[in-house]
Amino acid sequence: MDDDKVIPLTKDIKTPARPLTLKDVSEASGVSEMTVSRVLRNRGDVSDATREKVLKTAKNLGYVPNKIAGALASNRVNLVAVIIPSLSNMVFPEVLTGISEVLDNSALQSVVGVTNYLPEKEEEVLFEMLSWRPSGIILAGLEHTDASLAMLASSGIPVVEIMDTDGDPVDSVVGISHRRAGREMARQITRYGYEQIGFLGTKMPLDHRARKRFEGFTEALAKEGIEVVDQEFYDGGSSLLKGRELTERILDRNPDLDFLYYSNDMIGAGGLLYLLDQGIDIPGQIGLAAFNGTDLLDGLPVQLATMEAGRYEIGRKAAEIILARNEDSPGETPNRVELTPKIQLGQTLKRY
Amino acid sequence: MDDDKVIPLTKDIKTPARPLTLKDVSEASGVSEMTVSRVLRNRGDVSDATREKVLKTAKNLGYVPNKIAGALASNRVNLVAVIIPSLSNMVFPEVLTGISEVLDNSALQSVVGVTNYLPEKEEEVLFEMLSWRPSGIILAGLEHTDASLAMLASSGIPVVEIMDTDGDPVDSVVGISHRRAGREMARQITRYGYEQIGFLGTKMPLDHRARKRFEGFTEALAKEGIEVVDQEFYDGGSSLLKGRELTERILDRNPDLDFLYYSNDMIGAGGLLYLLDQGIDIPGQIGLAAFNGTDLLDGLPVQLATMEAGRYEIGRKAAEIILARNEDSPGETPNRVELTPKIQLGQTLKRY
DNA sequence: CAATTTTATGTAAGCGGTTACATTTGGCGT
DNA sequence: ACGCCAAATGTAACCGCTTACATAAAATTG
Repeated sequence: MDDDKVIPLTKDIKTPARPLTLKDVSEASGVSEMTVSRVLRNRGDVSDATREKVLKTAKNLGYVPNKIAGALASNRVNLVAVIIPSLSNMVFPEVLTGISEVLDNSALQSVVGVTNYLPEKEEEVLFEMLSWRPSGIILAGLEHTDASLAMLASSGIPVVEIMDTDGDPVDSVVGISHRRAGREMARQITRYGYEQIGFLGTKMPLDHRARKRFEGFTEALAKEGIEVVDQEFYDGGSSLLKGRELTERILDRNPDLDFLYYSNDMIGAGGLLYLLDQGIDIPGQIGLAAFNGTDLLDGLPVQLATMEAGRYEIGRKAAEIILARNEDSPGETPNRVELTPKIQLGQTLKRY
Repeated sequence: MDDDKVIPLTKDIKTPARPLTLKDVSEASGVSEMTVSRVLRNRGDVSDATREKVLKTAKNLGYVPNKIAGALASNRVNLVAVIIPSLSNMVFPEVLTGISEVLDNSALQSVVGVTNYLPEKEEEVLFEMLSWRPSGIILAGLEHTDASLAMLASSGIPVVEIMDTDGDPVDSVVGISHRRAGREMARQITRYGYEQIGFLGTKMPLDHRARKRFEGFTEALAKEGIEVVDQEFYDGGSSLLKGRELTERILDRNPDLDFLYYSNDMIGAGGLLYLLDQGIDIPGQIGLAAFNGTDLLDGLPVQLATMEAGRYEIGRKAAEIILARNEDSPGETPNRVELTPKIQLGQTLKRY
């Protein structure tokens, strides 16, 4: 029954019943497995002659190393686990892009897990990821289940929590202060004399960063003796349409609102388009602001005020920390990188 | 020098120098490693008493199984490699979402690789992925390097090529015919009497699907004796702003154009907003159509004609095939699933 | 209640690489 | 030409888990 170990050396193997191993390459090239291993990893001294010979036969055979085995033996896994709440919100793909760019010039590679904003799902995904013993973990937010926190703390793996710096990281953190972003925007709004302010955003028990922005926002308004008049929440993904609907609804209830603060650009843009359709004077009658600084806004008829969250940079910095921690002689790495969100006043806030 | 094997059983282990193994759990719970393994995998007969005991100690210790070792021993990896060109184009995150949804109810998990539309990069990513011996591979497009094709063919792993059905798959394919989508749109355009047609899209040597749509488009126009008057190409990501710029440019050159066909919704929407700003009558003076059916379009002031590419469904179907192929007794699975793109005429095409 | 089956648990080998060390070969100074 | 060190290659153990099989204990049967 036992398939014998003879492997045809011709190139026209159609479906090798058994994937090739180091041994196959070793036998086919007449050197030991160790030497093949050295060649394939570019480690240790190998003569040019054998190196080439081995490389050639490996290529001819179509050998693909088994990283599973390699990782087990070497106790090294070139994977970085990235755990984010969603792929539908363009913010996260952008962060991923930043991460990939940095890792692309290294031996590390990112693996993405999505939590749908659910802490329990995050816990699951994290457990799954940890069981692959990655070289680093990047995950969104500072809020995690106790079990997740315990796993992170005891994993012995470099952890970077991203997006949000309002709180204490398990290990290190890269992001912006959303509280501060909210306060900042509130300051601009009061500065221009708006007083009847409405807020539109996601249901916030799920979205801690939106919540923190809101908190900072109301807090800074309160200092000026202003309160948010009304608010509109939604769940599910953000879309222009949703922005339109929310805006219509809040204005139906409160026609006197003179400012609308949106928790992200997509619904903000929807609101903007709605108001333009209605022929409402922006910012004369109603001022608008949102959050993120996506390039979606660049194409709108009117430049929406927003706050650039630097998500691309966040990804880069996070990846750089993981990389640094994986160096042979890891120097000191920052355990807190707080970027400064840049406000873009656009044309929907300033009044003259 | 040798660290002894005693593991403190208290919960307050801060940083276990060495990650826990099956053996640690085995010793702490007084049963063999095998029994622990059985409990943790829910396989084989284990008495309720020992099961609970093992689960409790595993939890107390904070044991996280090592999938690397498990995968090597069992020759099973619960990972599905997904290889896509980009994360910036919302199409792909949507496909990913479809895939994740299906896999979420299974033991399989997706791992994403990004190629930036570069065949060589795809080859690299594929090699990397294959070296983890995944249970399936889902990758975008039918065009790959010879080396990639060879790897796919000889991997012995289920492969699903997605998005595009115009060509022959290595193994199986799920998608739409972009040629047909282009033809279909051309038919609608000629039907409403447009004659001076411009095309705006990505540089197409990279983007085969855009190219195929364009080919189908011109081919169907040709049948009516119509030629595309002018075209505008760009590279880099799509954005509203880019759509505006391209539109302005093509109309500067050809003020007489009466129809613009965009290769995706984002630039189409940008074009639409630009034309509205210019006070141009749509579709009276110029008709518009794009491609994808993203919900971005739902919030625009005017409903842009487009073609729903069913990318979400593509993800689901692809994942289902991989799942089916990984069943214990894999039945027949389709090796070609061609979805029908649904045209959405909107308000920018039909003229009365 | 001995014989047999079923359930529960344990033992040994090995998955495909890499680490650590041993051995062989070759280069070079004197 | 001898000895010595570096370069080139090989050997053996083991990474942490699972497969396959063996054994022990409990349940079933006539």
